[in-house]
Amino acid sequence: MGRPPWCECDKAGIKKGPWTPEEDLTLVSYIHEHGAGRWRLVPASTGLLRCSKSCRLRWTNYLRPGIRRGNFSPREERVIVHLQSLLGNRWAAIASHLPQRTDNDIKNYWNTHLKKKLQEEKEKQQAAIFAAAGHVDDDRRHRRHDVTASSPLSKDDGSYGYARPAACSSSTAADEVTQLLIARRHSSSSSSSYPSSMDNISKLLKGFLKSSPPPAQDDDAADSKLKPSAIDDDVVVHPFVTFDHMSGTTGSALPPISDVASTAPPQQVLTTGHGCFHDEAQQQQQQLSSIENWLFDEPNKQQRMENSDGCCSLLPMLF
DNA sequence: AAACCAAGCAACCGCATCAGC
DNA sequence: GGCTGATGCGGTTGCTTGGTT
Repeated sequence: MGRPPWCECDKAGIKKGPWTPEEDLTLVSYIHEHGAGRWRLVPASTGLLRCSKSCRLRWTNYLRPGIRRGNFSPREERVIVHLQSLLGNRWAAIASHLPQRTDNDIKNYWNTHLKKKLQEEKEKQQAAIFAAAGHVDDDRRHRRHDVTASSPLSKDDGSYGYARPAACSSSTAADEVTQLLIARRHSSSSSSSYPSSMDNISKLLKGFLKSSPPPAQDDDAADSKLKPSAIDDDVVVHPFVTFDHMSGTTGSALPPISDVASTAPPQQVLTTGHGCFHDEAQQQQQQLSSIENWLFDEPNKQQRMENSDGCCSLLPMLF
């Protein structure tokens, strides 16, 4: 509506492409001082030759405190698969349930890893099913001559059951993919490399974040085993979390699980002041963990899934 | 050692939605 | 209620990197 395409990004002199550590530092410094938001003002105020959208994206997807990158844990994989089956490609909504992950990261991970993984498993399953079906057909052809007098209804005595495509089974897609992923839980997770600039930025940033409390620990022991040490120390659990309040840009159409799980008020503190909100972040993490525990309480979950309509039973929890 | 290829991911782009006037 | 600017979101692109020939 009268708005120029891609905002101001087409203007001459606007830089595109990868961000440099210096640009990152400039952006983070600005946000540390003024808070996130008012992205229009960022390029003008900082002298960055980037458009506002680029600044916002860089912040939300890369520089924002508390972001964890790469090495998705099996548990996170399952959350993503579950939520994807429930919500579709609403990456921001999915990301809102994985506070340490960005929508972009989740989207990339889904497109490059999970989709492929699930596809392979599906194909394997179908191959097995077809093999079994072929065997059964042969068997039945042979038997037809012997049991010609039997009722046609005898076909429905369950002998076709296992030849039915997986998609027609009573279990939901979410159940299927969850089972597949559980089965592959200990399979090697892909290793992700990180741009060298991230390390640089991490080190640069440490300078003006001295008074931060100790980093939050991931409650999933398995996760920590997977993390590369460099990421652990410098990025994943970096004390940036102390200015989490500045982010306020997790951008979700859905309430976080924690909001559903408790009666705690929404975290409106996110965009106010410069105080330390580590406690709120911890609280949110705990609330989230309780839901995750429910979600990944394997035996109980399996039971519930079997007794209910599969993944759809999650809906009341999520909405 | 060089060329080629494929995978992964950061960033771009354009549309949708929200919020203020 | 309509307009406009700001921001959010999801699909896509293209660069980088690692593996293979």
